[in-house]
Amino acid sequence: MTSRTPDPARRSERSRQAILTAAAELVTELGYARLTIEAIAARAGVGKQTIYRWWPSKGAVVFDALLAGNANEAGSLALPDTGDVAADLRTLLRGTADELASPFLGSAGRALAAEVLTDPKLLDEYRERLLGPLLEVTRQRLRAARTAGQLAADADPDLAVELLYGPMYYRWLHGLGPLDHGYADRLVELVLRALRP
Amino acid sequence: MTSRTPDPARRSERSRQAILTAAAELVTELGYARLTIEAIAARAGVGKQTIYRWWPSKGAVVFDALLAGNANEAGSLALPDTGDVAADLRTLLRGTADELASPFLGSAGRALAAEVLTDPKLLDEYRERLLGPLLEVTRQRLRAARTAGQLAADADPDLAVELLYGPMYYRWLHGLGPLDHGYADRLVELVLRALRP
Amino acid sequence: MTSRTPDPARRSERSRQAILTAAAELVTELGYARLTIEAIAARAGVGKQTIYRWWPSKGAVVFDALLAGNANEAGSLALPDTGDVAADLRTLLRGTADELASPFLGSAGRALAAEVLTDPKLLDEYRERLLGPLLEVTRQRLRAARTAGQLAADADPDLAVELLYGPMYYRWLHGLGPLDHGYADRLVELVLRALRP
Amino acid sequence: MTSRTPDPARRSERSRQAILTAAAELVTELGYARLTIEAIAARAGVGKQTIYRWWPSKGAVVFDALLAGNANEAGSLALPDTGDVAADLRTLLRGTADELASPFLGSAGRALAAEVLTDPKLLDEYRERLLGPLLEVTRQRLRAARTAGQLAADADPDLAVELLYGPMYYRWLHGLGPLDHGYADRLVELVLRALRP
DNA sequence: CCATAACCGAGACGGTACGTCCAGTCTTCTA
DNA sequence: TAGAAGACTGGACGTACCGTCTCGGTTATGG
Repeated sequence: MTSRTPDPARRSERSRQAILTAAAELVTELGYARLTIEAIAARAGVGKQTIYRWWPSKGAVVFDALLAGNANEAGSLALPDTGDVAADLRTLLRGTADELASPFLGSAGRALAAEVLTDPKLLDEYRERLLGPLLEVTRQRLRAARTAGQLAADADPDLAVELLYGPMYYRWLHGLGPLDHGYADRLVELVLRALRP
Repeated sequence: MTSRTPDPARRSERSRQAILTAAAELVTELGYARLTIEAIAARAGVGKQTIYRWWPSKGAVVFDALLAGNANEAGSLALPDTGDVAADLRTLLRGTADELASPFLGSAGRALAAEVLTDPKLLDEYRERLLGPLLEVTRQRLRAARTAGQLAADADPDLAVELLYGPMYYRWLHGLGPLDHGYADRLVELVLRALRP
Repeated sequence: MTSRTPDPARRSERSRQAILTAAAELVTELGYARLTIEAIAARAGVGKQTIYRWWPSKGAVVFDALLAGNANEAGSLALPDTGDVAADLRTLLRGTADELASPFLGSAGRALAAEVLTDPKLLDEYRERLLGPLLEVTRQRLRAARTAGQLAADADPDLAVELLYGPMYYRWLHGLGPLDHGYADRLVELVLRALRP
Repeated sequence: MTSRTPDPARRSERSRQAILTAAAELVTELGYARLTIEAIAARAGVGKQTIYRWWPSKGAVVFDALLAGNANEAGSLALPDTGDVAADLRTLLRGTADELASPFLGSAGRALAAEVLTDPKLLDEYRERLLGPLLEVTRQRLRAARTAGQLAADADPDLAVELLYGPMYYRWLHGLGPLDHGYADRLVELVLRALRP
């Protein structure tokens, strides 16, 4: 018997685009939970099999759809480096807060976060394609600051990025309070106090 | 019109127990996603209506089932106060790390976390019955430390608890690294550095 | 506009044979209902289009496959004419009974009969290529007997052949009883009683 | 585990009726081959599962629908017995010819015949509920004629009924000629010639 | 101390979506 | 340029559960 896995070279780009577009539209219209593969296929004018052929799950489709909407995927995300690590981190966390507070990530993002937590494969992909690069550039910025003597010589970049993003994420997921610029600034101040020499 | 809300006085305790037990068993056997109300009813020897009568959703049943398994619910959770805030927080976070690292919370807990993120009602209940009390006693301990001069006078307890739990939660959810006692200790050290006068 | 009807001269004989062989094998392995065009194409090592190009339906392929297995198609089928019409008809009906009772025609034949009943085009083809010739040679034999004075002068050959084959077919299709030589003999006796002068 | 077979006492008569009605309508509108279970369910305003719960196949539904349309099922079918066996059989076969020639049985009937040939369970049911009773009353009439000395003492009722119905059925299925009263009369004449003392 | 109203187990019901299968068409690559 | 390979749209399949709705039966008061 020949292979059961499809040949990517013959893949229809038109269908791929239509599916991602339909998924993005529907997830904002209906929310993630009410989204169905059948609806995506219908909206995209595509047979269901074409979705099942190329994606393993609803979550994977939506994930790809959100990625396609962002250009974040590649190395395009660059952190500012003005030399003032406090200012740069404030800029970073203010942006993050704005994203999390936006109605879009507030709904679809939550649901997708939930999906990612549930499906190990999605989690892997998320770590590799989104979270990983983000954490890495953040670590780079912190290492630069350490080299510049702005942070303690023994500051652990792995721990530091968790200290930076974790509290905000915690607040966001649990709805513990507002995510505004003031919050971001106070968080940066505390974190730097922990990391400084 | 007849009453829409059932009479709790007539509720069958036997059925309630059977349902929670069945739910707890099945969520560990199948995982949260593959768990169904029908299966719970069948395993519990109970009509589906009896579940729908007393719980609004699958998530609510599982949530109650997990709560019933813990005794944490009431004020039973008391933080140590040896006078040494660093030691006490280490104890606290080491315990949290152990819980999160346990295989039980590692599977069902993740799924339930995901569910909680999705369902606002569940999130409310979670905040009120589990998260809230935990954060409150933690804040109390920090306030005591502040009063004792071990923390800065302007340390914000709300931010402080997020700084404490957020990074660990972040690491746990995203699978960024091991959750051991060493990690807990290093985290406490950093956080205290941020909060100290 | 390109041609709608393919050019038979360029037809691949190798493919045609492979398709008929695969169809014959699969119909005995799976039965007619579970047989699919895709399976035939796969087994024959042929593109689906090659089947659709040359046959209008699954039934037509199987029909051709069964014909290819028999040599009956041409005028090769000749009835015995020993001068004894009773003996000749017994020979004829005994053979028919044997064929119908054989496990092969008992399964595939039933299914193909069903298909033929459903599809007018197939029925036409069946009448023209199989049933028609068979009935015609039978009528010829009966006419010869009539000429020889063994049958009534006004015996209608069309009705006569139905009287001959109809009861056996009826019994076969409905599974009303065994199809053995004794049955064939008794049937011939009755029919001749009806047709004799 | 409890039984997987549903409880007929709880069956919804309203749904049963709606399904049979919808099936009867659709089979005449679309023909048997284009009929789908989904369409029946939709037309009947019924869940698909309700059909699958009570019938094993599309054929079984249509079969029941046709039966429900006829009152033939019970012993209601009584053959005439005027004492003149020839006249009675002419009446019988003329009626049969009319039925077979009617446009309704000419389309749905053919398809259902095909289905019955394919599905052994349907064939059993057909034999038991329709064909069997019909053949039995016919045999009874023939036995009465035999007792009255109108048929040969050794005439076999089983063979006789096949001789009577078989040829007409054969002509009908294969489209070999018209099914009119003249044909019925000539057939009866031949058959009686075969069966008379 | 029964009547009656509720909860209860059971499971059929109308629905929705699932993931699979195959029909028949279209496209691409190879011989 | 016919054919193999197989991806495509489309649609029905049969299954799984959803949440609602009877249906007896079994409590457990309240008139």
